Amino acid sequence: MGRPPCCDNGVGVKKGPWTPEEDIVLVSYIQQHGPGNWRSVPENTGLMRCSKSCRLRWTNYLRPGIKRGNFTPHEEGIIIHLQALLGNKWAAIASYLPQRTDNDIKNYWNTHLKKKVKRLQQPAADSFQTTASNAVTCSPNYYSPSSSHHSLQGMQPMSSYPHTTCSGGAPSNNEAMTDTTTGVVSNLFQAWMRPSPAAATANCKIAMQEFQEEQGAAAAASIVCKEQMVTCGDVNRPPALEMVVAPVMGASTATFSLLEDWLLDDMPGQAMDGFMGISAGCCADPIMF
DNA sequence: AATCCTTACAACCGCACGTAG
DNA sequence: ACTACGTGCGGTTGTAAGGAT
Repeated sequence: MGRPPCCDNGVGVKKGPWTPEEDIVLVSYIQQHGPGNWRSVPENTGLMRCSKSCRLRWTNYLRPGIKRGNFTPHEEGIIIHLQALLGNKWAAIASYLPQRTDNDIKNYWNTHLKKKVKRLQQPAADSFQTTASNAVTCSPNYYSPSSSHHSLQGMQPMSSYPHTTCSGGAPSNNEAMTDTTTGVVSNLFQAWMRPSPAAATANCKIAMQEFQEEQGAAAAASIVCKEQMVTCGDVNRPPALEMVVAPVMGASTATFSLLEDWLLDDMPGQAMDGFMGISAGCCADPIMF
C-alpha cells in the first residue's frame, strides 16, 4: 500500500526523553481536547514531536491511573500465569492489570521475570510433566472464597480479550494458537479465577463446550477439566480445578506448579499471604489459592 | 578516582489492522 | 474494491544509574 513511514520523520522532529515542559503541554492539551486524533496534537501544541511519540508518552506515562514502581508478587504471579497462557500478548496481559501498561509489563518481563522463570525451569526441566503429545500440565489454583486475599477473584480484563485482535509483531512461541483457541484459553483462565470451585468448574465446562462447538470433540478432548479434592495438612480444601491444556498451548513448556513453587520460594510471608490467601508450607504440592 | 559492565526503563521503529472516504 | 489515515501492538534500541573491578 505504500504507506509512508511514520508521520513525521521530517526535519526538526525531536526524539529522546521528554522534558517536563513537554509533558505539561501534552497533558494540558489532552485535558482540553481528550486523547485521540494524535496527528493533530503536534500541530496544535507546537510540540516538536511525532504524533506517535505523543500517543506513546500519554498511554505509557502520563495517562491517569497508571501505577508506577515495583510490581507486587501478586502482579508478578498474574503476569507469569498469563504469559504462560497467552505468550507475549502484552496488551492482553495488560488488560488484566489495568494500572499497568503493556510496555511496563513487557519491560518487567524482559528484565526480571523471564530470567527468574528460566532459572527456575532449568534445574527442574527433567521433572516437567510433558506427555508424548507434548501436553503441559497446568495447575491453576483455587482461590479461597473465605479469604479476603484471593486477589484474582472477580478480576476481569478491561477489554473483552477473546475479541482482541493480536496483530503485528514477530511470532510468539504460541503463534500456532488460533484466535478461537486464544479465546478459549482466556475463558479458561477466567474460569479458574472464579471464587467458588463450583463456579470455576462450571465456567470451565462452558468454555470447553464453546470450544467443542467450534473445534470439534476431538480437539476439545485435548482440554481436560477435572475436580480434585486436596488435603493439605489438616485442612480439607475444596475441590480444585485442574486444567490440562495440551496441543492448545503448543510449544509452551511452562509448568504452572513449578512457577508457583518459585513464587512460594520467592515470597516472604506476608506477600505470600496476600497472593495465595494461605500460609506457605501448607502444601508441598501445587499451591492452593 | 576512573573505567567498564550490567540493569532498568523510556522511547523508538516497523508492521498490521480497522475504517472512512 | 481500493487507498490513505489513525491507531495498536510487539520487538528493539538508547541511555542513565548503579555496581563491580
